[in-house]
Amino acid sequence: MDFAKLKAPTLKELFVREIEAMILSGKLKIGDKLPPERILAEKMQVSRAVVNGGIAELSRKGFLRVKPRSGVYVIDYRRHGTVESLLSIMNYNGGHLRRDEIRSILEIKMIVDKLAVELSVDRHSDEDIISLESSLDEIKSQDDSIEKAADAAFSFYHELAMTSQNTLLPLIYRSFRVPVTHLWARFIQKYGNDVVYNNAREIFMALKNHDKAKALASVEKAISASISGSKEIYEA
Amino acid sequence: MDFAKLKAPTLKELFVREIEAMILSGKLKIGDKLPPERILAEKMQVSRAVVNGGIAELSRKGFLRVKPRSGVYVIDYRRHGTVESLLSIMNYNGGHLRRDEIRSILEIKMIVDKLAVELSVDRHSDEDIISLESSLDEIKSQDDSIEKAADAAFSFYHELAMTSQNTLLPLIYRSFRVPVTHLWARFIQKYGNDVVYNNAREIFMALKNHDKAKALASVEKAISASISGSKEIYEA
DNA sequence: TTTTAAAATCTGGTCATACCAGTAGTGCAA
DNA sequence: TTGCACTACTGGTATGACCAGATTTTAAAA
Repeated sequence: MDFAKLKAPTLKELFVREIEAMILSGKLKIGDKLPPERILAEKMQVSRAVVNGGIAELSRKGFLRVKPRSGVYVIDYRRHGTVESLLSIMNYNGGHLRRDEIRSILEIKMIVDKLAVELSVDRHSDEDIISLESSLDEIKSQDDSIEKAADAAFSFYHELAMTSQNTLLPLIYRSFRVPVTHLWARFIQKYGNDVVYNNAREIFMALKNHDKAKALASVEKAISASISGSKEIYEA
Repeated sequence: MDFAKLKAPTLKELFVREIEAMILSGKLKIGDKLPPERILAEKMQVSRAVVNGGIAELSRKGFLRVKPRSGVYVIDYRRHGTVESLLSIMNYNGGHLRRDEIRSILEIKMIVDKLAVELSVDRHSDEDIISLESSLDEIKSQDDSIEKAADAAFSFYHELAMTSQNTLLPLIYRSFRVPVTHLWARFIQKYGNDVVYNNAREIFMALKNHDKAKALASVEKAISASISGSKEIYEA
């Protein structure tokens, strides 16, 4: 048996979640001014340090705007947020994504993987092939734990992005780690990790043989499988 | 005359920059353990609140890993960083990007814009066209300030991403705001904002006419212009 | 000597209080 | 109406302290 790792949330994390929930639920509206840190700390029964730190984090996430010596204001996260905001939204919905968010993720994954493959076919080195293959094997060997298999699948595609020699591709890909891994876990749970492994293997082989057309086709095939798979899973 | 907005950096910001520079320059290596917050605060002559807050931020940026009650460790930002790390790297280099980073950005922009156009052609509403057109006009009217023109160009493409109905596209696009705007400022400085405006206009018209092929071609054309433009600028 | 357990130490998370320096609103004077 | 002094407010920062888990050291047990 593999037990879940427990981790006690810190007060700052709790504070962040609380405010996030208030914003996402609409209790706090765009333009609203938050109470002063002192008052907030008093009402929520925490120290100002927690409030100050939490506000700083929410500011970096694109939910709040801090105007020193004036106040803290709620801003439009759909306009100022970064990819991380998605995680907050996901967590707010109890770890689940909406249909249109899944579609959005897969649309992005399609072009990201395609670009990765397209660039990698010409640029990858022998070492890249080796590390890719070991990532690939990792997917197959994780047939006991769904979570680990999903992580392994993510690692493979991440490694793929690394071999593209595009500095940003891995960074973007990593931004989606949580939701993508989450999707895959569902997928593997229903269909087993064989499907994921075979898709990855097909891409890998084409890449190794410098067959760009085949590699791109394989990516399309893999994502298409994810799309139809996600439909079945989430429409059930 | 337009004067620059002055903004005094906070101690936390200075601290973050300092540590970032040490990591990016290699003074702090991956796996290194930072001195305890207390010592760090003492040595750098700031309060522990500054150090604690700064470390929290660097942790979110993917530079550091905080293990409570153990210590703070330097981790591989190329492996754990998000898109924001790019900004840090850029700022570290005095606001300039390396050749391969520019190439990377443009490669990404190409697929992002293409996807935006591809999705938008079928999905955009009448309101979308109106707001896109006003963004477009904004580019043309900003012919006095380079910065504002670059911002306007960014807004246009951002608006374009919004009309795609893909939730994530604007978020990704926004992640690249600083570097992309920076690139454009250079570009406009050399060639004027007419080129940027005309490229955007071409995309807009094709989109309005639901001409997907033309729209995609226009995107390719615009990016190609950026690529050759960036070569001239940065090889000078 | 090796292993184990208890104690001391270290460390980030948090708290409480206080001061600083801009912000923003008020009212008076020019 | 304009300009300025006054003042309450607010986030940024400084200090100093305590908590609880992680780590290391020390001492006891085998």
